[in-house]
Order: sequence, then C-alpha cells, then structure tokens
Amino acid sequence: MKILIVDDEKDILEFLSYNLEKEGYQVSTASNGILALGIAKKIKPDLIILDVMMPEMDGISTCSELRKMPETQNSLILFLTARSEEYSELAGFNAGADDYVTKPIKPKLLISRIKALLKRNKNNEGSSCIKIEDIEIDKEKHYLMYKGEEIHLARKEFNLLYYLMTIPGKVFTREEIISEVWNDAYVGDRTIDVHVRKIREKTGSNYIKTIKGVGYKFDI
Amino acid sequence: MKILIVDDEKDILEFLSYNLEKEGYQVSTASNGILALGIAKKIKPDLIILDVMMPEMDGISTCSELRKMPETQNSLILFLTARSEEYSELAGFNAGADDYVTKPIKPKLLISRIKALLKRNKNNEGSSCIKIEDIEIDKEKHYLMYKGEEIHLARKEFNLLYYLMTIPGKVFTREEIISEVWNDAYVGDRTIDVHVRKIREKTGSNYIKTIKGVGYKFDI
DNA sequence: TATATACATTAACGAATTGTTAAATTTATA
DNA sequence: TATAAATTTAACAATTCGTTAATGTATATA
Repeated sequence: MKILIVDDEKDILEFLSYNLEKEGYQVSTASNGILALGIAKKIKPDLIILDVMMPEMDGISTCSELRKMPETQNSLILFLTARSEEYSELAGFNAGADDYVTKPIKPKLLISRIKALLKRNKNNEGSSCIKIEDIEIDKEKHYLMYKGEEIHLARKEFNLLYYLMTIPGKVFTREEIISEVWNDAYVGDRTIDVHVRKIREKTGSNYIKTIKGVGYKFDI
Repeated sequence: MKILIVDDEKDILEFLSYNLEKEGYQVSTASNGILALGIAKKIKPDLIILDVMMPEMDGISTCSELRKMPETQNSLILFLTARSEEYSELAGFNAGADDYVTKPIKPKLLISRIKALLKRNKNNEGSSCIKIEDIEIDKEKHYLMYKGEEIHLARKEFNLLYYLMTIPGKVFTREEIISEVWNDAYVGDRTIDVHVRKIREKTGSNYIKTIKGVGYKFDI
C-alpha cells in the first residue's frame, strides 16, 4: 500500500513517515501541493494524506486537482486539519476527500482511520477490467473492445458505460449515475440521455437498456 | 431511511431531529442507551447516532450491545463525541462504530457525513431477488422472468407485483398497496385493478389472486 | 332469483419520461 | 492561439405510462 503525505512542516512529514512505515506502508512525501501533484502522478498512491493549511496551494485545491487526474481519481484522500480550521471539513468533503483527522495527530488513531479507509476501499476495488461476452472494457487503460474492434469513447461516455457495467443487469437511477459519473455536479437529465445515445451510436449496440421511470442498465 | 438518535440532552435530540427530518429522514429518539436498545430492536434503523457520554450506559457500551443484536448488526453507527473526550474515538471504532462527529455539531457537516455513510452502505446491501417456482423477480435489475422468458413490466406494474411477492400468500389490502406502491398518492381503486389486470395479461399467469372484499395476494 | 356489491375489462386521454438533433459552451491539443 | 473534440443545454418529437370513466361480469346474500 502506497501512501503519499503532503505537508509543509518537515517535522510532521518525518513523524508520520516513521509511524506509517512501521506499519508496513510504502511512504512518499511532498512538502507542497504542486510537488504532490507530480509525485502522485508518478507513483499513483493508494492513499494521500493532505494538510489543509499549506502555502502556495492549500490542501483543498490540491485535492480538487488530484481528483481531476486519472492517476489519482480513485485514490483515497485524507485531510489533516487543525482544530481551529474546522470550517474546512465541509469544504474538504466537497472537494472529494474521503476522511479527515484533526491535529494534533495521534498515531494510533490515524492508523486506525487509515486502516478503516483502505479496508473500506478494498471492497469496492477489484479489477478495473470487465469482460462480458463480446465486450471488454478496461478502466485503467481507457480501452473498449467490442466485437473484436477497439472503439473510442470520450471520457464521460466511457465512465458512464464502465459504471453501468460494474454491475451488469442492475438498474442505475439517474441520481446514482450523476452521483458517480458526474460527481454530483448539477447537470440536466438530458445530458445523460445524450451520452447514452452516443454510446449506443458509437458501439452500434443496444446493451444499454432504458427502464422508463427507473433508469438505465447494462444488459446483454 | 430511518435514523435513531440517542442522547441524554433533550436540546440535542430536538436540534438533530429537526435538521434530519428536514432532509427527509424518518427520525426516532431515545434519551439513554437502555431505551435505545429496545427502540432499535423494533424499528431497525438504518443509522444510529450515539452520544458517547451518557449516564447509565455510555455510547460505547450501547454500541457493543447493538452490534450483538441481529436487528442492528448491520445498522450504521455514528458517534457524537465532545472535543475533550478524544480518547473515545479509538474505543468507538473498536466497538464497531462506522464514523464519528465531534461536538459542537454542525448540521451541514453532520448531514454530509450521514449521506456519505448511507451511500457507502447502500452498495453493500443484499440482493433484492425473489424466486418462487417458475417466477423470478429482481427489483434491483427491474427484471422479471416467467417460465424461462423475460417479461417487461412498467414501473408501477413491476413494483406492485414485487410488493405482493415480498410475502407470498399474504393478502395485501388496497390501502396497503396504495401506501407502498403509490406512496399514499390519491388514486382510485380501479387503478389497482387495471394494473393487476395488466400484470396478469403480460405474464399470462394467474398468480395474483383476488380475495374479494379484502385485497390481493400473490400465490402459486 | 333478484339485487347489491365488488371486481374486471376496455379504451381514451393526459402526464411523464425519454430520444433526437443542433447549437452553445467548455476543454483539450497541435 | 487556432482547431478539434468533448460536454452540456435547449427545444421539440416520440413514446410509454398511469389514471379514469364507462361498462361488463361475477359473486354473495336476502
């Protein structure tokens, strides 16, 4: 398990590195948000621990940027906040954080939280590649193969199809789809339809079924 | 979504009830741990919010007890802790808590956490599939199989059939059906008949039996 | 058997939902 | 920056769904 710690205080970096390495984690560190983006891109950490209060680029901005990069889109992000900056908790969650811990840091508690987070995540993981009959989709590679030929889907189209395929047959409501594929962004319902249409068009298939009044599902 | 709040301070119970009900949750409250156990057993809440510091039985003991009862084994448990009792965070997680929030409570933050918790949990829920002889219905997939072939039912038809099948043999009154399938909307009695007829027609079966003067039931 | 009551059937219509297209806007890329 | 690609929105068409009303049928009871 790879962890990236981002904090402008060297002491904290050392303190956390020591404690986490002792637990068997593979730790990297960055002293500011800009550096963190570059490192994260390379090492693809499973978990990123971000200090909220940092010069240059604060934790929340860093988090938003991390969420935009495909390499860290699915990484876990844990915030460190000082007691005095509680307001940031909410902002942090909105920026896509998975958890937060308040300073001063208690190693035992932090590790307990980290374990809970990683465990929680492992259940949702699994291979990023799904193959069903003549259709094969790989999230990591952003690769879609249908009837022996590769088809290019735009990012949202791809994510939408991938999401539906994570549980074949299950009907996903528009709410669920917007929550997952659009990260709860405020988009109109037609947007989903249009994307579905494009997928149907590009693949020339009708694997995405409409369940009127309920949602969409992927089904052979 | 049913939430049970347990706190010895009436003010907090009211404050939380108000804020959570506003969000559309179905809220119950208990002023101590002992009461909480009894109520939880009855209503089987999806989420239990527990104050750590309470007289008689503290939150951690209550949590342990809740985890032993089959009715609440899988409920989510969220702790409320005062800043001064941080030690309890760890103990709380060990007792089986799913999250904790520190007092003073900020409604927005709390609700954001609750939503995250419930969402996370929904994914792990069990299948909604019922299979009886040659008929199989899966709510999640909006899928109905009868005598080896898939049959499409419109949303209301599907929900109605599914509802009847949740307890095969039990007669559901029209009142019950309207309450569950129509969410208490004001619709005429004939509406139900028409839907029943369509189900019978589409499936070509007569598994939905009319009990004159009482209601309908699903029965082989 | 007559009759009241509850249920079944049908068709029609309005409401709700989705599909399609094109244009506007945003984002990525050469 | 210019250009293409992707994303989103808006408008409207097409479709399906849900409800009701009218009428027909079965059943229990006096």
